[in-house]
This record gives sequence, C-alpha cells and structure tokens, in this order.
Amino acid sequence: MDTREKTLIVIAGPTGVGKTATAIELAEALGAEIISADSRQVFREIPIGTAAPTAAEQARVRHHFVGHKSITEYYSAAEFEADVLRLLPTLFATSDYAVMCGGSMLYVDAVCKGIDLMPTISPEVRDKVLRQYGECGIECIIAQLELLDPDYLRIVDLKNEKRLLHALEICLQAGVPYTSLRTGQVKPRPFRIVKYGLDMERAQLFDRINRRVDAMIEAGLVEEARSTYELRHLNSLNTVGFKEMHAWMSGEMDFVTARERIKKNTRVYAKRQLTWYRKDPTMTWLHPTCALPAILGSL
RNA sequence: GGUUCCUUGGAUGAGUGGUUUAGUCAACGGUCUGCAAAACCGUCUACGGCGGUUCGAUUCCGCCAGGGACCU
Repeated sequence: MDTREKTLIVIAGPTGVGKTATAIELAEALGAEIISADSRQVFREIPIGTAAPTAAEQARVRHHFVGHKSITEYYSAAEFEADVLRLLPTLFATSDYAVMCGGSMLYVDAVCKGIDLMPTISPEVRDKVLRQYGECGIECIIAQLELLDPDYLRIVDLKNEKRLLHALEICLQAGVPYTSLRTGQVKPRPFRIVKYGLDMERAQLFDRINRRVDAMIEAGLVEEARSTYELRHLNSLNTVGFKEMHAWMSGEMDFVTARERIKKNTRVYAKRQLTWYRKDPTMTWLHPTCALPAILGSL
C-alpha cells in the first residue's frame, strides 16, 4: 500500500491541557483511530493515576497502546516506535488519517523521527554494571567509559548517573562505543506527519492540573496505589501520583503532603513537556478550545 | 494611655557592622536518542520609611508607620 498520502496527526502538549478530548473529537470527525503516545497509560493496572482515556472515551474511538502492558513488563520508546510503525499500515488501510495523542516527548519523537538502533541489554550486562556501581560508585563507571567511549564523556552530563550507567551498558553489550551508535539521523517515514501542540495560559493549566489530581483521588487513586504498593520499586511505578502515594503509605509523608506533592510534580512535569515541545519548529501551537476547527481546516 | 516585642526576596524563615546575605517552599528557564510521568542542570541579592552614629549599616541609636503580646 502506498501510504505517502496518508497523514499522522500528532496532538502534543502538557499534561492536563486537554489532549485526550481534542484527539477524540478529531478522530471522530475524521473516522480515524487514536494512537496513545503515553509511557504510563500503556500500563493496565494504573488507569486512574495516569488519566488514561476512560472506557466511555475508548468506546467512542478505538485507542491503541492504552493498558496493553502490565506494570511488571518492560517497555520503551524504541519498542513503542516499532509497535506504532507495525500498526500504522493497518490504520491507513481504512482511513487517510491516524491521530497520535500523547505527552511522552520521547515516544512522540521516536515515532516521528526515529531512534537509533541500540542493542537490548542482557540481564548479565545489566547486573554487572549495577554491581560495579554498587561496589565502587559512579567513579568506576566513568573510568570505564573513559576507555570505552571517551567521546560520550565529553558531552554527557556527568551528574546524571542514569545516563552514564546506560552508556556503559550499551558499550559493553554492543562491543562498540555508544557514541558510534548515536547517529542522530532522522528516519524518513512513508507518510505525512503534522504536529499540533496544545497550550493555554499557565495559571489556567495549573488550575486544571490541581483539580484533576483531586478528581483522581476521588476516583480511587488511593486504591490504585494501594493495590500496587508491593510492586512500588518497579520503574513503571516511578510515576507521579504513585511515588507520592506510596511514600504516604510507607509513612514517609502525610496524606495532604503527598496530595500536594502530586500536584506540584505534575506541574513540573507539564513545564518539562513544554520545554521539550517548544524546541520543535514543526509544531503548530493552538489553544484547546479552538484546536479542532483549526486542525480540520488545515488538513 | 503604659510596658514590651516584631517588621527580611512570591511565601516561609535564619543571619551578619564591610569581598559571595543560609535554608525550605513556590515560581521561572534549560538538558534530553532504549526504564523519559524517568534522570539531571541553572535562575530569582530582599533587609518597612526618614534621620543619626560610623571610613562603612540590613545589622547600632532615634523618630514615624504597620503588626503582636501584656498591663491599666
């Protein structure tokens, strides 16, 4: 099938701005389906805390990649890229459009621009690196990178240990410098991509976020957090809303503090999303209240 | 009316006679190529007003303004 006349419409923007509602209306108007680009809504155990589209919303428009994984499973931007590229031909077979809606910046970029091919890290390599880190600290990791990939050391933030560990893992796994695998090239896609960013006045956005957190709690966030408490060490639960609730449950903070911390961390997250998306020159910015007609009119 | 205490950046709250005036919270800006709602970095110099002492005052003294406590 020739998909070059097909269009992937990306709806991006900070959390809480109203991406889900806009995407659903847009998809309904176009007879399209929705690809969720959200690194946490993929987990089926935590729909409330991740503000995943509800059953009613999903009944209106078919959603993909919402709740299709368990919190115990590994998932990544690279897997998401592959999954979406595999799915798109199917969507384009019945529609000229697909709507990708999501706040996970790296996931959106993975689909739109591609991610360089990296080896999957084996458990042996991962354990080895973590063990070395535990035994002799970050200095030990840096020392090895000095030998294996000095170029990366020059550009990486040396205080960001997560990146250093990851770089060493890849060097060891691949047998070549991590830097040599980072081409930075944008992969061409066999379909059109148009990007729209939703944004609104900061005070209004923060107000929406604050109220959404209260609504989540009323909707059962506490129960959701309680049912995942035993698994709280999982990366999938290193998520705004859960780390704070779990901290409350383990006695590290009181409930009100946890609730307000969730709001604060969500606001910070929204700002980080905006920082990322602002850099994207291909993004067209719209206010959510007028986004639908603007997008439909521009297609 | 009397006695006494207080007055610091968006909030809170330390502190000092003089090169860089804490901390916390909030806010703001940024980084980002395989866990990304993650991880990380940066920014915000204020001492209520007016005078005085002093080489120099946010820090000492006086007066004024605002606030608190106690007494009558």
